[in-house]
This record gives sequence, C-alpha cells and structure tokens, in this order.
Amino acid sequence: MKELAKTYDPKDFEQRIYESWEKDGDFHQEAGTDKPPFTIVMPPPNITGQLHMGHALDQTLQDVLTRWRRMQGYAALWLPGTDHASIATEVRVAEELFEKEGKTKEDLGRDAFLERVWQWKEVYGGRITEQARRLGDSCDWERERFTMDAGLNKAVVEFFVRLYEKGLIYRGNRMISWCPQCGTSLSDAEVEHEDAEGLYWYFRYPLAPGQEGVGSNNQNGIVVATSRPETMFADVAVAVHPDDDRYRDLVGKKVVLPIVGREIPVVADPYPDPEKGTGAVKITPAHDPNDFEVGERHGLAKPVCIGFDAKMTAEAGQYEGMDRYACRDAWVAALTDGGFLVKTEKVVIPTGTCYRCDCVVEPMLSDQWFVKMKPLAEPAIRALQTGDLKFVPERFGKTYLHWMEEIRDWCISRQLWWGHRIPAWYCDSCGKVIVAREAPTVCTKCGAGEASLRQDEDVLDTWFSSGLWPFSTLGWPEDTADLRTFFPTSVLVTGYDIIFFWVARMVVSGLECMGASPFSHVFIHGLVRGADGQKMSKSLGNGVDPLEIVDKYGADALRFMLLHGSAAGGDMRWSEESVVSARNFANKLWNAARFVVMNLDSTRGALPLTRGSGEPADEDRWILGLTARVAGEVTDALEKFELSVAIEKVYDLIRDEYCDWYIEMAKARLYGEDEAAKATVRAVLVDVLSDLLRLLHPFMPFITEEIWGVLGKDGKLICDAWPGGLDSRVKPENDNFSVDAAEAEARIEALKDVVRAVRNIRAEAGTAPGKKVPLVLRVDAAAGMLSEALLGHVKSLAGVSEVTVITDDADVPKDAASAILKGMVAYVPLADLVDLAAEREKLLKEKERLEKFSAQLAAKLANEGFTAKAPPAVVEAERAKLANAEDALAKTNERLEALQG
RNA sequence: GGGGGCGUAGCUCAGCUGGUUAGAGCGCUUGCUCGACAAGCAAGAGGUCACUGGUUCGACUCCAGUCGUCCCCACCA
Repeated sequence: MKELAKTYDPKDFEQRIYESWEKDGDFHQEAGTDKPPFTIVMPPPNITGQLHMGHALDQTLQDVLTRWRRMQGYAALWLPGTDHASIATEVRVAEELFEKEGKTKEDLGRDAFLERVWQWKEVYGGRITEQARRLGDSCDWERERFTMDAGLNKAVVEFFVRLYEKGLIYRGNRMISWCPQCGTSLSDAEVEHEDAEGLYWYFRYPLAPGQEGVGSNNQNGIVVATSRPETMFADVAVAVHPDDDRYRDLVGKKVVLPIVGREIPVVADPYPDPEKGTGAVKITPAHDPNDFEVGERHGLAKPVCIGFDAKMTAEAGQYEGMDRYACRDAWVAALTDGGFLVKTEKVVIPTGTCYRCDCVVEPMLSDQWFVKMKPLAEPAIRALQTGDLKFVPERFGKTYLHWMEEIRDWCISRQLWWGHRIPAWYCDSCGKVIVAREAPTVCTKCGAGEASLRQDEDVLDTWFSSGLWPFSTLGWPEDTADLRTFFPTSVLVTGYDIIFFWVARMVVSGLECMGASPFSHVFIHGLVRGADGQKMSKSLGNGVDPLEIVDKYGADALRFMLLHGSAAGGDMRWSEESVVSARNFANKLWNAARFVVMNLDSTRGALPLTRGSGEPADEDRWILGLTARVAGEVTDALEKFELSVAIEKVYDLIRDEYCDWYIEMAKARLYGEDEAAKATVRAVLVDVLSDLLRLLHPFMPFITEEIWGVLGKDGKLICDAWPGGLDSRVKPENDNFSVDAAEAEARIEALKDVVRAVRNIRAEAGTAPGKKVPLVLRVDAAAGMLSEALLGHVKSLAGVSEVTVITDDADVPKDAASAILKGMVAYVPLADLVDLAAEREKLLKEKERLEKFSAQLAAKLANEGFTAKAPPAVVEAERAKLANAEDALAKTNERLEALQG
C-alpha cells in the first residue's frame, strides 16, 4: 500500500493521473454500445485563444456532467475541438505578419497567406487543448475535431448547397454592416452597440430656384438634423411624414443640397417621426438602413460617398480620398461658413462597432450572400414550445424565442480568406451563378469551359460552420454509427453571450439537416467577472489566468471554486480566497484519507476488508445511512443541473459529518482491544470514504483518483460506479448494513447535542482544555437513547470524566451549569467554576425566548385557518415543535426555581 | 422603446415549486501543538431577508408598485 504525503500537494499527482487516464483510453467512447448514450460537444474554442477563466468554468461544468454520467453507466462522450475563427484568426495572423515582416496579407497573396495561417494553426492551434488537459477535462481526444477538417468542410458545403437549392440562400445587394478595419461585412450579431457622445447638426436645405411661394412657413427651405453630415453627398431626398402639416406644401417640390448644388425632391413617407428633430429627414440610401428602405419605396438612386476603406469617394467631390471623420470636420466647417448651419445639439449617438477590432462599422450597400431565416426559424421556435429543446435556467428560452421571432436574414459572406470558401462559381460567358458540391469543370448554364468559371472570392461566416458542430463532428453528412449513437446530443453547456451567435444557429441547422434539435438541454452559465465585479479584460488588468491558479492551488481547487460559486445562469465573481478555501478542503480530505490509511496499516494485506461478524455501532449505521441519503440528494441536484448545490452537499458530508464526527467516534474502537469491532469500524471507514470519493470525483477528479489508488481499490475511480447509479458493476458496499438508519440518526443527533452542550458550557466557564469534567444527564424516562457506547463517545469528545444518567429530579446536582436539550437536561456540576449569576441570566434569557417562541406556535395552532388548511404534516410538525418548546420551557423554569432555592 | 437579472450577516454569495428558531465561505472574537489535518480543532458574536402595498391560515420565497443597480434586444434623423 502506498503512503500519503503529510500535506496535500496537487503537483505531485495531477499530471500523472491525467496522463494515465488519457493513455488508458478512459475518456474514449465507442459508438454502438448498448449503454444509453450521453453526449456533450464542447463549444470549440478559437485557435487564436488562450484558456481563460470563462473556458475554465464552461469546461468544468461539462466535465462534471460527463464524469457523473460516465460513472452512472452511460456511454458518455464529450467531444472536443477547436474553431478556425475566420475573422479573429485572420486579423491575428495579419497583424503578426505586419509586425514581423512589415507585409500586408495582400503583399503575400491569398494562397501564401493561407499557408501562413495553417502554419500558425499548427503551432498555436493545439495550445488551448493542451491547457484544457490541465483542468482535468475528460474529453475524448481521439475524436478531436477542427472546423476546417475535411469532413467538416464537406458538411459546410452540403449545408450551403441544400439551403441554396431550397431557395433559402440568396445573393443580394443589400445594406450590411461593414468593418473598414477588417475589410469585411459583418452579421448583425457581430456588431456591438455602444453609446457615444455626439452631435446633431441642423442644416438648412434651401428651396430650389423657381419653387418659391409654396407656403408661408417654408420660404427658407427645409431644416434637417443629422449626426452624419459627411453622408450628405449621397443624399437623394428629404422625407417628411405625409400627415405633417408643417411640410405638406413642400412634398413634391425640390430643395438644393447646400454647396453641392444638386437638387433633390421632398418626398412623403411614413418613416419620419414628426416628433423628432425637425420632422424632416435627409435620405441617404447607401449609408443608412432606414434611408435604404425609403429609397426603395420611392425608387430613388443610391449613390455612394463613403467607400469600403472608410474614405470618401468621388461623389464627395473635393473631399475624395479623405477619411470619413476628417471629411466630416471639413465639411461642417464649409457648411457653417456658407451659413447653412442652423444649430447643433449634444446627444448620445448609438454606435455600432466591430466585435473583433472595435472599429466603428459603416452601414454599406453591397453584394453579399444571405440566409433567409424566417422559414428556418419556425421549427426552431416550435422545438422550444414543444419542449424538445429546454433552456436551463428557463428564462433564457425567452431570450432565444424573442430573437427567433424577430429574426432577420443572415449575412453569411465575409470578405476574408481564412475560412470555408463559398461554393459558388460565376461564369464569365453567361454571367450566371453555379452553386455546387464539387468545383464545376464546365458551366452548367451555358456549357462554357472551366476557364470561364471563377469561384466566389468570399468565405463564410465562421458561425456558419460552428452551427453544424453537434453533427458535423459525428460524421454528417455521412450516415455514421457515431451519428446514430450520439446524436442528438444530451446537453449543450455555454455562456449566455453566445446564445444568438451559436446556440440559435445550431438549433436551426440541426432541425434542417437532422430533423431534430441537436440537444435536448441548453445549460447556460454566466461570466466569471474580475474581483472588482467588472468583466475580466486585458485593458482593465483584472484578468486571472486559470493556469497560474492551477499551478498554485491545483486544478481541483480551481474547479471547486468555479462550481461552488456558480448559480445557474448568473455571473460569478472571481475570488482567490475561495480557491484557497477549496484547496484547504482538499487538504482536509487528504488528511482524512491519510488517517484511514494509517489505521489500515496494521492490517496491511488484509484488504479487501470485510465487516466480519462485528455488530455495527450506531455511528456506523448513521454514517452509512446518511451517506446513502446524501448520495441520492446529490444525484437529484445533478439531474436538475444544480451543480453548486450538489458540490455543497458533498462538501458538508465530508467535512462536517465524516471528518468532524464519524472519524472522531471511530477512534474509540480503533484504539480499543476488541478485534472484531476494529475490523468493523475499519470496513465502515473505508466503505464510506469510497462512497465519498465517488460522490466527489466528478467535481474534484484528481485528488479523488489519487486517494482511490492509495486505498488499494480495484480499477480506477473514473471507471467506477456512481452510488445508486445505472450500472451495477459495483454494488454499493453499504447495502447489507443499512438498517435502522433513521433511529441511528436520531441517536447520533442526540449525542451531538450533548457533546455540543458540554463543550459550550466548558468554553463559557473557561474550563482548562485538559481538565475532565463530570456530566449528569437527566433524561426523560422514555428517551434513554444514549447507550453505554455512545456515552463513551461523549466522554472522549467533550472531555467528560464520568457520565451519570438520572431520571429523577431529586438527583439533580446543585451548583451546576446546565443545558436544556431535546428530552434531556445536561448538568455539569462544577462548583468552583460555575458562575451562578451568569447561569441564571442565561436561563432567564432562554426562558424569554422560549416563551415567545411557544406563544407564537400556540397562536398559530389556535388559528383554525391554519389547522384546517395547512397540510397535516405541517400541522403535526408545528405541534411537535410546540411540545418541545413547552417541555424545554418547563425544564428551564424548574431549573430557575432550583437555583433560587 | 421593449425584455430580463439582481438588491439576504462587515465582504462574496446559497436559500428550487410559500410552512426552517434564515444558511455557507471569508473576515471578526475567545480558547486550543489531546496519536489525520494550524491549509487544523472547538466555542461564539453578527441579519426588522431594499422599500410599500396585496394574495394567503402563513411570504425571504408568489403578485403589483417604488427606489437602487446591472445586462440583453431595437434602424431613431
């Protein structure tokens, strides 16, 4: 048998344990077993990424569920992988290229640049999965996938072509969000919204010559407000509400764009809100989504004055080539000089920024590929309504539903190189588009040769491929055994921040490709915030590196902290102190195990232990019964995804009950002479510890596996059975012992009461720690629950020299400190140490409390409404409480009287 | 403009479908090298559960409103 070091040091074994799990294939799961499947696909981290605290939380939750189900006997598969993260990676590699070689990606050209990215991926892409191993992630690395693997590419093409063939993917010239920095279009979800301080400029657009006299109010033209004066070059109209009397006479007339001199019409349209601004809006269809709509309704042109590089176009005349903001300043100055500025107003302007580079996005008109989402959203909405898809916590279902109901078409093309290239070819001869699974060799429309076919330059939104993750990773579009076994997956674990980006799109694609929601449950967690409550970020400097914490305290401690602090769906705050307490808990368990092992030493070689013919003691029945009960509660909590509740229950059981009480009581027999009793207590110590290790393993896998090994158990804990689980490979070792658990529990609770009471009396009286005190227990005749053996425990646990049990008040000692307990009064006769005045004081306070409490209860029970309407069990419980309180009160009074006399 | 979260001990938070004398960790006070553990043990102090109403026999728990705070969604010149 191995020895345990005196102090818990995770560095001694975490790595070794992990390697042994991985080497032995303990994480691997084959398809086609007869066990029920349990599947989680890991949200694939970006290959650009470093493991951060959010991953640590996300993955720990998944690992707990996977390990627990695996122990329960499920065919548990946790499938890991990484995401190519199109835009993020491209930006990253391009930056590096520029820093190191001063070259842009255009300097290299597409193919050479892509080769670079692949090289980069080879070097850094595996980093994050290495880091995941440090956390103890029990995922099946043999099945690791990457979103640009050949099989997954095939899935992407297949999905694209299918949607295209169904008319759900189309190419259109529409308003999209454009990031000038990244040089690509963005989907709505990729645009973040911030409020920026800004101005409204009110400019006067004069009436065109020859249109005077149209009305009394508008002789000087029309005043419009704008926050973006630089778009004025692309104005094509001024819109007013048809019911707005102020401008009615101007509709159909023309005004002149200041300085530019171009004449534009005044149109009536429902879009302008008469309450806002001046009620008149300048219309710039190419640079504002609303204006675009207005332009469409009125058949207006769509001139462009800001280019894809965020510089002014020729449309801006002398400002051509100028940056959009520089132009704004110059142009406002020119208009002010020209006398067109009426006033300015400070306002908060909602601004869209790129989620990758933070650059202010530009609404742009351009040719892009879109997915028509409405028809795809319908089944996704139904899945939630029918319960095929459930969110935990439920409220996130509402968020999802709301988004689905308001869904708009998804812009999926990106003007990037790194990603899945769009499977569309343009024919130079006939100008038509061919969408195909394989690169065409001739134009299917006009028969032109390969030379006239050009593939679309763009790649797909990175979320287009990750949206297929739950089934592309299992082999789709092929019909594979993996797919048949593990799809649909059981639960998706992720943060609320990517419900729209990712979760919603997986549901849509799953329903479309597989005809089923890709997972039945979505378990949502929140963010790990910095110690200051702010989002962890580099710029704030409040980020904490999980790996440093693992180095310092061990992965188990980090996991414990993350699990314990995370109520479902809510954000949690980082606290290193909590990791320290978790580490301390691990140390506690470590030492408890050390104690057990030390005491098994004398019987080295006798394992596996049997309980022999020894009779179980009350404390044996108690701890065995309690452990079995808590195991059930932990299982229930895990079923409900209440991981923090589950871990807390295991924690309490180990720390409070097993360590603080059971082990202390076990010492009596361990250090005694009775060999049969010794064998029994050893067996129970080991059996209960084994169950505790099983219960704790999903949460703290390393320390539990290590101790398991030291106990000399057969096989590994990771492969062992969950107490009361599906699998009967290992029977709960407590079975033949679970007798009278309830009665034993009552006795042990009574014992604890007595011990605590004596300890309290000793502490208050300032009794010297080593000094033994006598104890007199006045018990109610019927309540003689404490056996000789238990009284023995009282002696050792409370520092008592002798216990005298009496049933007659006449025998109550004088000058004793006392404590009134359920069915008993404990007296510690210590004439020299007892402060009778203080004792009286305490009793009076107690009396007052009890009087108040029983009066409350009596009133409640006297209330007919209560007795009639409350459930009988509740009424019964209240009656019992009252009886106890009255009993305690009577005893308190007796005691007070005795003190008087 | 919609939608949602949160406000419980000095600090960080648990308290699920209403019935507990309202809990934990950290911190605090006091005392402990007694054969697993000072990363420990024991005993304590500390809360009118944001506020106001309502439903109920009964509300920290449900409902409405108020205040404070945070977040998400939305094309406001």
